[in-house]
Amino acid sequence: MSGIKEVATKAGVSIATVSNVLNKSKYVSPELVKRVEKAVKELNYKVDPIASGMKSKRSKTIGVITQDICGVFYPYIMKGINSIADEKGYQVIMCDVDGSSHSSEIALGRERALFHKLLASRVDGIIFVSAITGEGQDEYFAELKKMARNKNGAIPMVSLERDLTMLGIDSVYFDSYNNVQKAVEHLAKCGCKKVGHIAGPVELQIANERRKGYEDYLKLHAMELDEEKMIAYGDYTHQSGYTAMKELLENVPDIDGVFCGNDQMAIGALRYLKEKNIDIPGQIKIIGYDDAFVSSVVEPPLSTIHIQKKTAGRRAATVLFERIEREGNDEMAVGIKLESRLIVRKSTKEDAKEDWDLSDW
Amino acid sequence: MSGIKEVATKAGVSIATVSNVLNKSKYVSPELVKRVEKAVKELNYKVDPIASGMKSKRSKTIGVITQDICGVFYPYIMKGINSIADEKGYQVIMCDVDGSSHSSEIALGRERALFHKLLASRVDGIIFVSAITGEGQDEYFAELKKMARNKNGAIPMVSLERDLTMLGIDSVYFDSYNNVQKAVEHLAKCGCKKVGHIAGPVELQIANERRKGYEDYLKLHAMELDEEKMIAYGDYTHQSGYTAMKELLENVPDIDGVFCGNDQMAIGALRYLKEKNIDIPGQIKIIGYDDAFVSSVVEPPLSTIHIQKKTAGRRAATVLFERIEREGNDEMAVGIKLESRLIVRKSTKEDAKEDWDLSDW
DNA sequence: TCCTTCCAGTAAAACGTTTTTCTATTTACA
DNA sequence: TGTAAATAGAAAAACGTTTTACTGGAAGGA
Repeated sequence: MSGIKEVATKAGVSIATVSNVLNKSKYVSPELVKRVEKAVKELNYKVDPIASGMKSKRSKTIGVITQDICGVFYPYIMKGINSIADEKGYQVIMCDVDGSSHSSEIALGRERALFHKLLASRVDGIIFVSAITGEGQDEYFAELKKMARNKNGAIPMVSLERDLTMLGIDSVYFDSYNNVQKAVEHLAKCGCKKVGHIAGPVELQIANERRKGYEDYLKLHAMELDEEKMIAYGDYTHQSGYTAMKELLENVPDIDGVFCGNDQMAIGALRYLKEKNIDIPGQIKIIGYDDAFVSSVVEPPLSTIHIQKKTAGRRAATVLFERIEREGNDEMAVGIKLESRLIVRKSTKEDAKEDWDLSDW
Repeated sequence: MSGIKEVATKAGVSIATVSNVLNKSKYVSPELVKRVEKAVKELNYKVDPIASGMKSKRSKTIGVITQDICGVFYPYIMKGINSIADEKGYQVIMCDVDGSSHSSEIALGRERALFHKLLASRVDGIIFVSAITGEGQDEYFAELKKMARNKNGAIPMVSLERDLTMLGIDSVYFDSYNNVQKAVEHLAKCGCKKVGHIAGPVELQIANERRKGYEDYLKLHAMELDEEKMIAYGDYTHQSGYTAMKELLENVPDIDGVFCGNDQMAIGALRYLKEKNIDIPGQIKIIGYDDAFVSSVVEPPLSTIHIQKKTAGRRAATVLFERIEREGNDEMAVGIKLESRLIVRKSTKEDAKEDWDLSDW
């Protein structure tokens, strides 16, 4: 493996000149540039990123912390991040909290641990999805804030899926509130009078945001709302959607629309209704949230809100690299709120068009 | 940020001793060990992995090349790899060929490029899924073989999903042939007389393996086989499964069982049959392959072959670390063939039990 | 013309570790 | 007891770059 020294010798210049040519860090005469480039090519020289990082303090590596890489969201997000990182010549280190298989305290611990692991491994920036709520949240947030805004040596970071601009952290997230409005409004426009909701776990911030959006819409439009009976809770699995739908139907026999907190629960709900031989969308209309891959293949295909997953990853990476390149932590945190789109399929509209293959809008 | 020097000073020892304590690379008296550990803790010292890698030539990082991180397989595989890497204190750099959105020549180029990128970034080992066939394959394989078996400085690597032991490359893969036998045998045992097959693209090695397994079973058991009419080809999407099922049914109106090359196509096939009001499993039984998440939520739930995705990732990582730690490239390549399991759901058996939530067997 | 400024290019320092080499004891054995 | 071997620990070299400090010659101004 040939090093910069061999290149310098072969080109008949000093190693500093080779470095300057490679990094364009100083003017070098065209003549020498040519000689260096020739030598580099002939020796098939590649800079050793480790040695390079040693002095320059840049590892050309970013870290990404996901909650569960097997979830419907994260693979797309990773793909988006990856594509930008690739363009920029950065490596992506992935870390997974594996939140769904742990209690929330453990998840908090793991999330923090991963953060510190990435910091210790000298990544140039971090994109993370934080699911932390309740108990340890405030303390953890204070810690994050310090890391992001530390005067000497802040680590560039971007929060995904959650707005943390109040902590001074760049954030790329979804306009949940508005998206929910779209979903519920769609049901209303389809003629639903009694719209129920299958909500996610109360410990999850996004679940609460969505439930709030649902309640607000109903209130604002003077639609019937009984928080006891018309909202059932699940845990984002299809099994829980099944049970929740059962509960809703027992509480409100004449329910005619359900907004589900995610597609998986919606699919569970669909299954229950089909077992009961209830006509969808005739008698009850169902809409989900996320536009997971499954949603288009179930029967009937599920109406939902399409979240721009890949785009979110790309935007987050873009924002991160901007901050890395600026090397400044003095600017205000930027917040990017992504719009989403209503996808109408047969679970709400009998004559919905068939295919919505928007690969990410 | 304090370095090893500060620790040494604080503990009143040389930096060599600190290094020896940290890496357990030499005997150090308990007395000094204690002093060093105390200093490390007080200064909250963390070794700089970059500086460390500089001298030791180990980056404590492995690379993983997937074909499409958004596929049904790879997130689980990544999770498996990650869990082992975590235990071992390694970082995982992920690279995605994004094969499904490119032609196969471009994919070959991308796959090679990623390999070289990882090599250039000095990873300690590589786990990869190669989809390369046809044209450039031989040349590429020769290159891989050279990298894996280079006398001075081989890079430890493991092939996932594909047996490349003949190239001297450790491999973790699935016993496709046998798995297919299980699937077709199940149909036969359920009473199917005319079993068709929806195959994947002929360019894909795994698709051919599965088709061959299907043909062999039928031949061996003297069942009817008309390669023209009873095999239809798709491209692993559910849309293609839909079309292929249509084709099969037109060619062989009295078909009573179909083995599909993957679950997605099976789901497309299900959809077509339901549209035609054909009773499943009464009139036609369908079985897929992969046990993707979707398979359990469609109607009827799909019988399939459960592939141990997470386990595959874990095994691959384990094998890789063994080779990394042995630092030898002289041993024979190890091949690990993973067994799979038949999952019987309602698409083949009316009274199948409901839940098969084996989180990875 | 002389002195200063500028600049391309080089030599050398620096980065923070690990590893090798060396030294001063201690241990072992005759 | 004396010499050789073993060993804990320290000093210093090394890793392959980037960056800083320096050099010598050209350019520019007076």
